[in-house]
Amino acid sequence: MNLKSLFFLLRNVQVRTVKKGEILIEKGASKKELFYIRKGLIRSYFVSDNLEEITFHLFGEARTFGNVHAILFDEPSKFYYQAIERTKVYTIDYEAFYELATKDPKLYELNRDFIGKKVLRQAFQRIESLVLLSPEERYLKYMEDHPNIINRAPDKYIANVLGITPVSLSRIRKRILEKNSIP
Amino acid sequence: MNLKSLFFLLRNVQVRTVKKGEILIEKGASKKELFYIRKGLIRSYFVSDNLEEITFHLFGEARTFGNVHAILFDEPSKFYYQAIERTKVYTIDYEAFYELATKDPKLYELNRDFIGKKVLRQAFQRIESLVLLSPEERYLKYMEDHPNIINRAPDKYIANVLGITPVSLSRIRKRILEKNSIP
DNA sequence: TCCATTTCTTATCCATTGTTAATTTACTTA
DNA sequence: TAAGTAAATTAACAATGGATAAGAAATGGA
Repeated sequence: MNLKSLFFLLRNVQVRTVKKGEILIEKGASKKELFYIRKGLIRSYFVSDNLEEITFHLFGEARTFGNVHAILFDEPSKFYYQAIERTKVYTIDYEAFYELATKDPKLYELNRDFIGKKVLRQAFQRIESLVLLSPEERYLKYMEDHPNIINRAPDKYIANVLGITPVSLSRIRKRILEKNSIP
Repeated sequence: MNLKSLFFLLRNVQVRTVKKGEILIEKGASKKELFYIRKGLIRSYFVSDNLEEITFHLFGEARTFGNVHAILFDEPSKFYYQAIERTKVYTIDYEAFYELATKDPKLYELNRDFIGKKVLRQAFQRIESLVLLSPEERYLKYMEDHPNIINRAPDKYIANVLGITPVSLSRIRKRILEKNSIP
């Protein structure tokens, strides 16, 4: 990345700190922004037909995210994005970033990679695990893949991500503990 | 689309007919091609750790598909793509298509739309249904969304797509029939 | 610090799934 | 067409998940 790009970024990147519980992106929002989590935890969720909040994804430190529906689909957000801890993010307007990306090959790659690829790859993996693994296996895998999220995010959110009920998740944890404690 | 593009397409599009059971794209393949199904049925599948074939997706008439891993991720295919009926496809080299797409705004949109967007949107919907719906509900939804595939693809493939076992799918069908036949 | 709210755990009951295996049905192809 | 293979159904059993409710634990705010 050249100096010019660097300055451009510095001019356009903002730091934002959000309180626990605060909503970063509302449902219906169409503003295109990229976020990078410096510290904290974010969940995206949607509201189901029977008015339940279903957590779709949890983002921890060093993860990048954005209003997927706006950025990738050009439509209002289906999700809310909410801080579930006091969270510090770096944020940049997506258009500004995109403009820069078209000029700087390195960033262009990053843009292409982030947009679409990364998200899609994750989605594929998630489908695979939902199709192949049992709830218990999914939980174990999630623990392995996201050790920094387990024990910070409420179980009910994690249960949603795994596609099971919180009650069931609680039982699964107990089962695992019992298995491991038998000497 | 202008005449020039049209000719370009005509020059580059090929028609191919594959027999039932034949593999269109092998695992590990990195050739980038787009396929449009004129007639027939294609399944993509991967081989799990315990050497089972898991059907990932079923494509019917008028659907477009390609070697996702190659085209979107620039890596060898994780999937096989196999015809499960005698199938006639139109096919075009992706690079050729992409080249054309950069010149023709209409096609460029189509390209952007197909690549990534469409696939990602489907992936999201699938995750949502795996997380929100019961196996029975998923089956009913799949029947609704893909009436042209049910009753043509073997149940064991459909079971994979729904994330259940073939045995369970068979029971679900029976349950549904019983429910509907009680007057 | 204490109260109120939220989250987690536990229990019970019922429905459903996975597994395995046997049987029937459908389909290939020689 | 007939035999052989593949797929689908059914059964039986154990294991697991969902729903609901009640109690325990944790959390947050005044």
